[in-house]
Amino acid sequence: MLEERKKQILQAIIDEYISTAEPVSSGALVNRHGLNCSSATIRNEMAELEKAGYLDKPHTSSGRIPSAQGYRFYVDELVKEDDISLEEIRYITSKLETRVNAIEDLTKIATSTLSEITHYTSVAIGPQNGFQNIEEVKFVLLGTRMLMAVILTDTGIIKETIIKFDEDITEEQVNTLNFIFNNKLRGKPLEAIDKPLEEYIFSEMNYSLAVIKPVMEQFNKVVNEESKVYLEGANKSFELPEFKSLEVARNFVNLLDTKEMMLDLLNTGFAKDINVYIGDEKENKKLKDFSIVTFKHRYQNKDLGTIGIIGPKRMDYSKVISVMKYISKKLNEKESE
Amino acid sequence: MLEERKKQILQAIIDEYISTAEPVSSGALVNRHGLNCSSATIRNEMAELEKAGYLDKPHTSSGRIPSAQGYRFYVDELVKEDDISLEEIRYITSKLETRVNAIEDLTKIATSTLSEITHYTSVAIGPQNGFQNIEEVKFVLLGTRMLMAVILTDTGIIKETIIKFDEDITEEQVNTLNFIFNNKLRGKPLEAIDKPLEEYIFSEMNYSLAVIKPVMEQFNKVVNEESKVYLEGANKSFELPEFKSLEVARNFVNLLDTKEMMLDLLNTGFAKDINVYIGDEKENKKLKDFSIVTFKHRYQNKDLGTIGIIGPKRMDYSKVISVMKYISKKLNEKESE
DNA sequence: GTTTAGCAGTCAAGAGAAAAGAGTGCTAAA
DNA sequence: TTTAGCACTCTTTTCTCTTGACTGCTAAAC
Repeated sequence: MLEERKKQILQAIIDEYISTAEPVSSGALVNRHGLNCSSATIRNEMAELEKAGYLDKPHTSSGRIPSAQGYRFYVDELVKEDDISLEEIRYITSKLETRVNAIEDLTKIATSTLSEITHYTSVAIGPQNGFQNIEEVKFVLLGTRMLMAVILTDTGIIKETIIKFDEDITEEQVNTLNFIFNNKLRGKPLEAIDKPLEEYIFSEMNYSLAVIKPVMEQFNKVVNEESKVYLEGANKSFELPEFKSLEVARNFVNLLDTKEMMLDLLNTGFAKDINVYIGDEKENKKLKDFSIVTFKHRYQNKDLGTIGIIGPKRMDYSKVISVMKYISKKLNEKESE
Repeated sequence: MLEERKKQILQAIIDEYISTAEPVSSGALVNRHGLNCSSATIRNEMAELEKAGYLDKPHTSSGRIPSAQGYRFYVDELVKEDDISLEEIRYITSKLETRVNAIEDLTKIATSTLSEITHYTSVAIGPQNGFQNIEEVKFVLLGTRMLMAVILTDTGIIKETIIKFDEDITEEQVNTLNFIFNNKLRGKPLEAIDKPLEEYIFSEMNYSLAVIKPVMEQFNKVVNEESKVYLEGANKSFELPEFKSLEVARNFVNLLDTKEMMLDLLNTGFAKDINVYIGDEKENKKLKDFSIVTFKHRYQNKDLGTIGIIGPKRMDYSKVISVMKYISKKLNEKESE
């Protein structure tokens, strides 16, 4: 465990580095943070903090920058979790009070608000299919050869899809579809459509394979479809000094542009309310210079997706975590509409 | 008008610059392009082409690069419109043969194929609402207090939206909504919902303002909603040498990240099949280093949106235009499903 | 009249060298 | 345990010099 003064100094160094992006010198620390000692004392402490692995030095005669371990300690022990102003609280509240019809719109609003307040790039994905149960299925005839299938789940997420046919569909067939699908699927998880069920439905409707086959195909497609990725404020990151490096900028664009990577980053590890991954803690080389902070959008204990920030390793963790905590709480409290 | 040899030289210079991204010298031209004269002759011609405004020189003793006017001449007069291989034709054909249910999926497939073949970043937007007519409107009850409204237009685009209510909705009310909306809106343009119509509907359903008001509100929202922007291969651009400049990279991300800008760029000027905007011809400073090439996704003379490429000013116009022509033709020919 | 060889002139880019500046680490004294 | 002081280190900036790639021009050749 670190002594109190070491903690103070480590905190001051990281705070300073977060705001300046420059290696922090002993002199600067004494000047700008009210530490009651001389720069020489700081230097001694810094040397010890470096030996213990909390700090790094780009070269012999430069100031210190936080190491991965330093950031980790900062996030776990030193972060302020109420670094949010009254004005920001008001802004967030007003944004989240917007009346939405589709639940995904609320995720989008939360994501863009998060980016606006933190000035970092934010991302979101919808809930994973595996955790949703089917509440109702409805088939609607559009024209004569087209059906829309609507699936309502217990999270409030509504999935719809179009199915086209080579022959006309009768109202009676639509009714049968509605009856069978609701009977068999209500209350089941979204991924419930397995082989036995498929065979049952086939046998029930065997009078018209031309109808049931496209339906099953499209249904399977919707159920297995991966979630959408929402992105907000990608350009904000390009104002950061670290983006002067071509490699950093390229890795960033690469990350954001690869959907599978984004899904992977946002979909793992939710031991805590707020999850922080510093640098390549996630075993992804492209993340070397970035950190990711995520939380689950929950409402009445139901999972409505994941919202996160992707920013530089030296991101303002206190601000990000405070704002996320607040947004998360507000989303969870939001009254049903 | 330019003499034949000047044209040849200009073409050679631009081709060379497109592939190397380096200023082109008189010597390089003689070596790599079979021109039957010495470098001194080329130098004389180059000097004249520069005087006429087709070429620029970064500094006194450097090779030449094309000017905006040079690119314009190249695109208008020198471009090869069949710069596409058999293999590419096969690949495009197989991609576009994918059976899709929602028409937007076809736009997405075309957009990603375009990016794959050209190795540039491609973008697409859906059709503007103003050009679509309503073919059918359908309200579907989901649960007891939620409706889904489905609007089918004559382009085959299907728009759906959720409407939530504070009180239960009866089947009878749904029927009335279906009857009134279809009666009044069938065949009308999507933007047909004006004040008189709104008042008519209100009076027809005045027995329950709590029902009709949310419906009208949401309907208006859908109809006035701006189109989605699809993006493919943003990271491909970051491999280009011009992206070593921070300013270029930043402008690019800024463009892509600003939806209004993208809509604006893709939504104007369709005098020709394929439209080319070189640099800031579109009066947008951020476009200074980029060119945009677009075409309308048309099917049976109906507008299904716009697809485009955004790349460096020195993009391979011949390839891009050839591939676009082919994709455009294939999309238009695609048989109805 | 057009083309070409030849050469002087220009400029960018790269390689050192030198100087300036920012910080550290260590020592010895407080 | 803290601090002043100073030597030392390493980056950054600035200059200068050199190299090399081109051009433009002139005068001769075709």
